[in-house]
Amino acid sequence: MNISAASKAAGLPVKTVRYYADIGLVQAPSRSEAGYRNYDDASVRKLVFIRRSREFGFTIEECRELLGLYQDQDRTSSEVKRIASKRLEEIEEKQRELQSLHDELAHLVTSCRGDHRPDCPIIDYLG
Amino acid sequence: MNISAASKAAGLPVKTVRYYADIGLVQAPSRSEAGYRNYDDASVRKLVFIRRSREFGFTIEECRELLGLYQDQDRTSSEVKRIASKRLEEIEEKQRELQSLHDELAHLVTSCRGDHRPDCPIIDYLG
DNA sequence: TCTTGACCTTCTAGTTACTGGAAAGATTAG
DNA sequence: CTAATCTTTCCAGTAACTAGAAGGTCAAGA
Repeated sequence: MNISAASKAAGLPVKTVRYYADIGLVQAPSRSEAGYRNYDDASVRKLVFIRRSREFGFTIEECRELLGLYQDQDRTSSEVKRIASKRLEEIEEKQRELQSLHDELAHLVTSCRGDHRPDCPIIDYLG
Repeated sequence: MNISAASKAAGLPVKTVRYYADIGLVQAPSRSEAGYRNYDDASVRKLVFIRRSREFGFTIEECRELLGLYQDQDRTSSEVKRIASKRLEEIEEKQRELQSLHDELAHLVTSCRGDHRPDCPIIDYLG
């Protein structure tokens, strides 16, 4: 499988697939005589794992940990749960943040006439 | 007012205050004989305006626009409202995203025992 | 007067996770 | 045979700062 086939199978851009090997997140693939990268199904599975982890917002370093656990027969689910719980808390923190931003901004936007005149509660609030 | 006084008054780190002048977001301040930056109240007010705008998540470029409108007697509130509404929609989009991430991840975390055994629905889901 | 500590300056480089583009070689379809 | 579509490497850019180094300045206390 060359890199574009692997990229399609994994659902990641070619550049990203290369990048993940560059930073050692996945093992560097073998090469053809001409230097083309050869990917196999196992590598693609790891790339998919990383893509899904990234979609949850795990950092690259967390993906590295998770991938390690994925491949570790002796892992404990508590290690996985710890990482996932941490991410969940971050998400909840971000949600609270966004909620208060939303409420404030929505209020300002609603109270702004949005006409040709300069008076504006949004500007008043910021200034 | 030297930079640290301005920084305190504006609620921004010294480095950030310098940075905002470097990128031309605010006018470069005048200098003392020794080359120290001198800030006045008007500059501090602009820095506060930028800090508040940034806290709402407006990009630097949007802050530049908003600051322009702030200082423009001939602005129309519709211009301000357009920028703010755009940001509000982004926030709402992000909220929807986070909500679905949250629900999925919370479900997985709940269903993971978190014990010494390797079985883990989180890993199963990602792999 | 000297020194010490807290300022200030500029400059470079690092952060996160890619992404774009250039230059050049390989492969494939027609 | 050629044109299009791969592939490679390498360099640079993104956003918005932030860290740190090397060195100049200033005010207060001994």
